[in-house]
This record gives sequence, structure tokens and C-alpha cells, in this order.
Amino acid sequence: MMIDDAAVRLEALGNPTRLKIYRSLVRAGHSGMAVGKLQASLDLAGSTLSHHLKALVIVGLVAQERQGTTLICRANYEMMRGLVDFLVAECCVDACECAPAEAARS
Amino acid sequence: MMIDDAAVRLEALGNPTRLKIYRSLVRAGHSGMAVGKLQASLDLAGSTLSHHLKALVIVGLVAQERQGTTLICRANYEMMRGLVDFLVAECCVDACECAPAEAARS
DNA sequence: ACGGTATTTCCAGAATTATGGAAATAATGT
DNA sequence: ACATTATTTCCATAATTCTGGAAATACCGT
Repeated sequence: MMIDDAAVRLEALGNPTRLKIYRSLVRAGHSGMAVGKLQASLDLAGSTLSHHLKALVIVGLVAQERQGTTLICRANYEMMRGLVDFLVAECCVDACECAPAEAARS
Repeated sequence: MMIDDAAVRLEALGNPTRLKIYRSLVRAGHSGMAVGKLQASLDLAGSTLSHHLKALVIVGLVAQERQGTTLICRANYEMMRGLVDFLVAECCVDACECAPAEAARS
């Protein structure tokens, strides 16, 4: 994952409301969760929720599928895994014990 | 890690400039990097860099230590690990599709 | 077509963030 | 004390984000 892609995804998750939305979707698992149910469970104005969901969808962290009048939202686990992998790679450039190549392990 | 703590750290990393700053510090390893060196390598106004560093320090992702007139900055690996653990935990609450790459079921 | 439910878009205001020049502070050496 | 280097704080401005009411759109059953 490119650094700017990572940044936009981190930014999307970096809002408390959006992080709660995302967490709800993760917890909902495979079957996902309808927008309306999210709205009830998180107690947000519909338009506010819609804006936040859009932000998550745009960066690929959430996918949506229409089922009649309701819109099912699902967490994109693979995208999250890519993000975590990016962070781990950044965090552990020097992997075990975090020692840079030139500064041997102490 | 509490969800709001995770959110503020994600937000801190969710700015492209700050993510690049953080990455530079991670790559600098445990010896860290002086503010001035960061400034030269990232080509930022001093005040801008100082603001971003402060944001990273406040959320605990970066630590600073004075050495004479220069200020050494270091990535806080443990904090990042806590953040990654949070994300993995959120991601794998239900289904384990976001587990470590090699463990993913097809 | 109509009525109802679900969701988004439009619009606007308030709040926050990003940026950087200029002045201030910090630390050191002479 | 003074000069020098390193960094921050003060200040302002432009840009972006967050929020939600109201209107619009989407979909379905009858």
C-alpha cells in the first residue's frame, strides 16, 4: 500500500464517529448491517451517517450492497489487512527488537 | 487501547505529512532523528514541522529528548504496536478474514 | 400511479486543521 | 554578555471537516 493511500485510510478511521461506525460493521460480520440499523444503534442524524459512510466507502474500507430499499454495509476486511500490514511494515522496518540494519542488535 | 485513544492516534497518522514524518522516524531507528534533519529531509517550514511533531508527541506516537540545542525525535514503537493490536482486534472480532496474511482462509 | 420506507444530496454554519512568516525561547561556546 | 544555532510559540489566513435540517431520490408493494 502506498503511503498516501494509507494516509487517507488512517484519516478515515481517525474520526471517532467513523471509527465507531467501522467497528460496528466489523462486529456485524459477513452479513453486514443496514444503514438504518447503524443509525439507530449509533444515534446519528441520517445525513451525518451518510457522509461518514461515504468517506469510508470512498477509501475502500466499507462496501455497500443494495437489498431493496435498504443498503447493507460491510467492512472490507482485506483493505484493513492491507492497512495493518502497512503499519506493521512501517513500525517494524527494523523488525525484531527494532534495530536498524546498520545499528546491530544490542 | 480505548477507541477514542485509537481514534486520536489514527487521526495523527492520517495526515500525509505527519505519516511521512513518522515513517522517517521509524526508519531512523532507535537513534532517532533531530528536528532539523527531519526538516531538511522533508523540506518543510520549521513551524509547520514543529506543529506536526507536537501533534505526534501529544498522542504518544513520538518521544523527544533534548541533546544540547538539538531535539532528538524517536518513534514510540510500543504505542504503534498497541494501535496495531487494537486494529487487529477490531478487525477480527467476528470473522478471522483479516488475520495475518498467511492465515487467511480462501 | 401512489404511498411508504430508506437513504442520499443540497445547503449552510460552526469548528477545526494546515501552513508558514516573524518573533520569542532554549542551549551552547567564546 | 554576546553571537550562533536549533526549535517553538504567536499570529493570521486559507482550506477543510463536521454536523444536521430540508428536499430530493431510490426502491418496493399494492
